[in-house]
Amino acid sequence: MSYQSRKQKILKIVEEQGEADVKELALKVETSEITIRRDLALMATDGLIFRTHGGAMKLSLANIPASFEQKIAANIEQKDYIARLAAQEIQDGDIIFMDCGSTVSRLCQFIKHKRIKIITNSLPIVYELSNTEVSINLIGGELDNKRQAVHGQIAIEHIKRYKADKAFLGIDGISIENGLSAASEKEAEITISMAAQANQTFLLCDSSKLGKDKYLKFAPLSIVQVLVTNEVSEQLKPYQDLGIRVLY
Amino acid sequence: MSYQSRKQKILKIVEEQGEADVKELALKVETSEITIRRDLALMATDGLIFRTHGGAMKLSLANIPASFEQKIAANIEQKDYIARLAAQEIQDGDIIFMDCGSTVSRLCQFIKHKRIKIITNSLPIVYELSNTEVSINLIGGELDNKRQAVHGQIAIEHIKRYKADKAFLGIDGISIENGLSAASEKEAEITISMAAQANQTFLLCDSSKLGKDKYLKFAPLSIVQVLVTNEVSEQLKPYQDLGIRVLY
DNA sequence: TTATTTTTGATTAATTTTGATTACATTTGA
DNA sequence: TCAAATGTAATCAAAATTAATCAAAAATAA
Repeated sequence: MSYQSRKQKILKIVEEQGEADVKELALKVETSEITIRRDLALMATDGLIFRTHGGAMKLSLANIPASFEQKIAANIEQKDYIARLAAQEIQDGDIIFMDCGSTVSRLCQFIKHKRIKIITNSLPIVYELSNTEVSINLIGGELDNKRQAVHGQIAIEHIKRYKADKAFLGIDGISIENGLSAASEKEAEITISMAAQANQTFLLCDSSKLGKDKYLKFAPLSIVQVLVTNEVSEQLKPYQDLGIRVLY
Repeated sequence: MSYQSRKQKILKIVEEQGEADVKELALKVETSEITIRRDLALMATDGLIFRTHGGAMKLSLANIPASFEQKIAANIEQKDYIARLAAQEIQDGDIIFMDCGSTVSRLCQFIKHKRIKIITNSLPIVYELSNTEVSINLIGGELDNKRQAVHGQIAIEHIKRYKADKAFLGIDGISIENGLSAASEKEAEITISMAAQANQTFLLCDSSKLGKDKYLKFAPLSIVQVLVTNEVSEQLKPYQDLGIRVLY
């Protein structure tokens, strides 16, 4: 039997049952386990199924909570390192903006006991900080389920009504040549608005994003005063030469 | 069984019950407690659940202060009865306001699958309805920790920008003589604004509040079109005589 | 046909997952 | 507050799964 026809059978079984393990598939498709494994590996790289340890799952099932799963898990130590550095810059009495970046949300754990006011569009941050010392101003507007954050015109107008001491913002890409870039227009708008309304803008940016450009180039480096990152590197020199304070 | 499928099961149990302990999960998922612990740890860092000592909680419930929880828990059957009646008045395509009343929040369970837009100042409602069919517009402003809701001038202005088909509002007291009354000025403002911007105002009001006056008398009965309650009573007659539709 | 490539399956080594045990931490209740 | 009870983290060994390697079988091409 060819790979193509096995693929059909496997796909059918996985779609119907939601999940299946290698043994079971080997039996039903009448081939060896090793062949099933090879098939599953191919199908997974083609994005047809989600490969689990011991079998496979229907994509939709495996990713159900992806919408509200925060992409926090990746590089957690780096993010915490950056967040800790940034937290040291926050003093009691500060009014700060925080956007919905995953690194930014790691800040919460370090600022729970500070007497500050936070203006944010991120629901996870609100969860994390409600019933703490921190006072929260929630940015209103349309809720984006995938990002668990508020975006859009109304949100922008909300931000423009406030002036803050500091803004702590995430970014998808940053480079000397092209400045700041983002994967989504919505997030870019929020970033620009918050930066414009803050006296000091902190960019929280792990080393994987340095020198990278993303889909939308949306702002010059000049809107940033402080770059917080996790790597001592020659790469940082040009940012310092531009007058940006770099923390690492 | 793979982590992914256990994750699904655990998530389902925790979402349904609000919380679950390790023993219980181990039994239901048919694995050892230590495996459940490991799963819970992963799920917690992914932001899927809130890890407690001994088990896990639904994220949304984790941070809600006890006072609010108690309010929700009180007279739950009556509130659900009223909420079910009110839900029948909501059609696909509706744009509705919901305030932060405890009876109003019971509406969520009945409207998850409706294709509607909800404008609300209540965080528990947002938690409950995020990742459902419902589209959410969050009212911005200062977060009141005790009520888990947004209030104040900015919130009022946010409300005034929208026009909705229906408003579903809670109330602390209502009487023929004095109209609507509330225990707090902040909530009264929100009630008035939402009622003013909606074509039809539904008051969700269990029988314990009928004929009672509270601290602040803030609006006449004329802002209400429909009164939803749980008791057939002679008390309701005068409201009907005033042209208010009464559901029970 | 014969040579060559591709696919498959068996074997073994490496990895991942799991559960048991112990020591440590937290909560509970006197 | 302290001590018992309960829950957790850490460590390790066993079990299950997978990756890697290679040879046999099947398909393809010359």
